Amino acid sequence: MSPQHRRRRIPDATVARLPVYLQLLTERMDAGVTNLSSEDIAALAAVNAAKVRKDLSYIGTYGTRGVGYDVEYLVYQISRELGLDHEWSVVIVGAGNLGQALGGYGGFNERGYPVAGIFDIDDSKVDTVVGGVCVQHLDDLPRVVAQRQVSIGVVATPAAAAQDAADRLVRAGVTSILNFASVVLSVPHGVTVRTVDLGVELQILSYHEQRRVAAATGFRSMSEDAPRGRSA
Amino acid sequence: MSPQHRRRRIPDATVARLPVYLQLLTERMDAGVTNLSSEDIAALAAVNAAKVRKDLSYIGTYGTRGVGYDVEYLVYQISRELGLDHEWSVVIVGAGNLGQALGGYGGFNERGYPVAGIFDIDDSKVDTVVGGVCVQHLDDLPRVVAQRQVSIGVVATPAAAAQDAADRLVRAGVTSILNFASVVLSVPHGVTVRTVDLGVELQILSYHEQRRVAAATGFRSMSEDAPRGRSA
DNA sequence: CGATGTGAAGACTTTCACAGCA
DNA sequence: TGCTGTGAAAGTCTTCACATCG
Repeated sequence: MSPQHRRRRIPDATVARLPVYLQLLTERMDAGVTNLSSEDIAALAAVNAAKVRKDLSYIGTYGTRGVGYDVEYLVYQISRELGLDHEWSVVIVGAGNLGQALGGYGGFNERGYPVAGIFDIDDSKVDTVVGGVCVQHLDDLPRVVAQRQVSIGVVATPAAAAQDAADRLVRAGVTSILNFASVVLSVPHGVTVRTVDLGVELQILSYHEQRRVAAATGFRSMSEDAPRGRSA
Repeated sequence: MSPQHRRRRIPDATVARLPVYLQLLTERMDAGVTNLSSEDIAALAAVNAAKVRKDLSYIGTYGTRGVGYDVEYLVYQISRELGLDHEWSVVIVGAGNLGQALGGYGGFNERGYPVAGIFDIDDSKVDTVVGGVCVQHLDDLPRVVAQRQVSIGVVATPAAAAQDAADRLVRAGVTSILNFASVVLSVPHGVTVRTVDLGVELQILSYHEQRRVAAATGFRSMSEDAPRGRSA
């Protein structure tokens, strides 16, 4: 239980999977399961067991040979590694369709990311209430970020306004941005951006669909190229 | 302009970037730009120029040495490769918070993915109107999928209902699923799933934040491990 | 000359396979 | 005995560097 680890750098690919493991481990824990092997976890996550072991080995040696992993302890360790041992306030920029949905959604608070504020540049949106939070003017962003020690910002503006939103977030002191706009944000080195773009996801899917159609329509020439799904 | 290509398998990593290139090329095209070099594209996409060239080389040799790429032609070729030369109807399962936001959002139609139907298992939601589309009962899913030739389904249900939603989609004939629930969906081989999970994204960001804090609080021992953002 | 297209090198990720420990 | 933890092999992705061509 000592907070004395923080070892080697964890590979990006592993960091992206830890939340998935955490999710499913928590779910099994709540169902009363106390121990799981890497095989078990692998089956639940639809990945290879060796990958699970490698991933977990990056955060420490928390398994028991011949037995498996203690679910509760593993949940604790992964949580700590992901920085979930305390809350991270977030600010949302953009109170349109998406901003409202995100604010009203409740998923932020549930997961330990309280919404410190929702901001918009449009005065007609200011002072409306979204998800129990009052929309503030974008000019108030720096104050709130500083006062509430916010380090994560969510960009939920139209594409055209996203770069400005990001610039303001960075200037205010935010160092991680979750971007929902269809734009490649340019930010200084040291700021982390993750973009979630509905259009990109759909286009990746339609690429696969189109291949299936092409294959079915009779593009003989390639032997075994059935588009593999990412889950089994 | 001949539809006679469909060559070698394109790497997943490249497929994931093509939509980003397409987006920014379209944007420049609309701004009147007719030609761009791989350097230019790389700068706009915040990636390496060699990567842009490699990526584009997978879909064909559409550049001109000493000059660059004709933006309009490239837009056309990428679109074709992604299967955007025709529309792909989608169905949305789940008419709750998220389903409503997605349905009302308009992004689907705009991008060539018309919403063929929104479905929910809850009778109280059936017949309400979301984004101009009337919510139907989940039992009507197979009929609509068949009639409208839907191959892409969106899962916008609570986590607990997501696997059932996916099963129904697959049974109805859908072969690509965009999953917004925090669950690893299990689907048959041949079905593509992409999961977009707010919680996962936030946790990846807080991992990076937590490292920054750890570094600042004085975890000397590692030399150069400033968390690199994904954009410049 | 200048920018593409691409082999080859390098980096990262996944998987194998097995030593080693509970 | 059974499952973890991990070197080493295999596979994938990125980057370099340059021959090639408009």
